[in-house]
Amino acid sequence: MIIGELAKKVGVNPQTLRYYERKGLLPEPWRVGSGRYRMYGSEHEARLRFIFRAKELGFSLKEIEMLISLQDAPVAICDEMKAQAEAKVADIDRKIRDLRSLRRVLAKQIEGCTKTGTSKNCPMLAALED
Amino acid sequence: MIIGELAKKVGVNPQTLRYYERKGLLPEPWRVGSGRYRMYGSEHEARLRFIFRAKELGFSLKEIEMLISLQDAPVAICDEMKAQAEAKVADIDRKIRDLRSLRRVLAKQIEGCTKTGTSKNCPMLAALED
DNA sequence: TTTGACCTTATACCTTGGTGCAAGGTGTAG
DNA sequence: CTACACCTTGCACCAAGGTATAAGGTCAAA
Repeated sequence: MIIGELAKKVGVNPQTLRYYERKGLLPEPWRVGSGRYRMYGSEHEARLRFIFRAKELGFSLKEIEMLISLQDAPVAICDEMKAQAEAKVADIDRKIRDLRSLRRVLAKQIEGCTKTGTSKNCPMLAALED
Repeated sequence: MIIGELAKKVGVNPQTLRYYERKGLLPEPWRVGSGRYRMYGSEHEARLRFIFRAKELGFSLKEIEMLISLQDAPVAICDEMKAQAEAKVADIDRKIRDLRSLRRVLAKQIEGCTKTGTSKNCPMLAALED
């Protein structure tokens, strides 16, 4: 796949792919046509989709790079990496918890829970409390 | 609470509070001391914490404003609002699903799943596929 | 009553994550 | 061989979400 094709396929600006490459998030693709045109494979597409989903989950590009690098860790994942992975899991667990309580409040709202209290006992704001 | 106190309590720059106020995310607080100093209450603190948690979940300030406004919807939540709330719930469900599969992969990595395949069958990248 | 810590507004600047444009190269169709 | 669509790099610009700085006001303690 040439850059425009891949970009179109995943619904994104070709510039963004070059940008991710500069940032080190997307590996340099082969070049074709006098070595000028970038040529992408399905592994690039997969990584690209991963990046977008992860972005929607609130991870920054830097964090996403780390998530990807954790993946590439060899057999015996080194202590440092393991600690990072564990931190990410804890992070993710909290996000899941928070999303669940947010979901609960919204769902209740939808099914007509009318007793919208004062801001003091407002369920939405209470939803994500520590 | 005066601005610096609240800012310190939630661990943030006072400027950020003023910024949120300008953006309409934080309601204008009472003024005190010749009507110049902002005076915050616990409802401001709660809203502020909500904003930060929601930000970590990947919602933009605009979306957060909407989440808050859904909260304030009166008794019979109007159709438009209801639709928005439902969309948010769907959105949240997808995020939860994605986070769970990401979590699964990381946890497996931590417990030493060594068979890191080629990028073609890379579990991390496959984790967030459609 | 002065000093120091903190407040006010206004305005400028910064970082992240892109997006657009210019000037030129490539490759296929007519 | 000319058009046209698309590629290349480099650089400028943009929006979101803050952060810093300047010039001045407030208040409590010494």
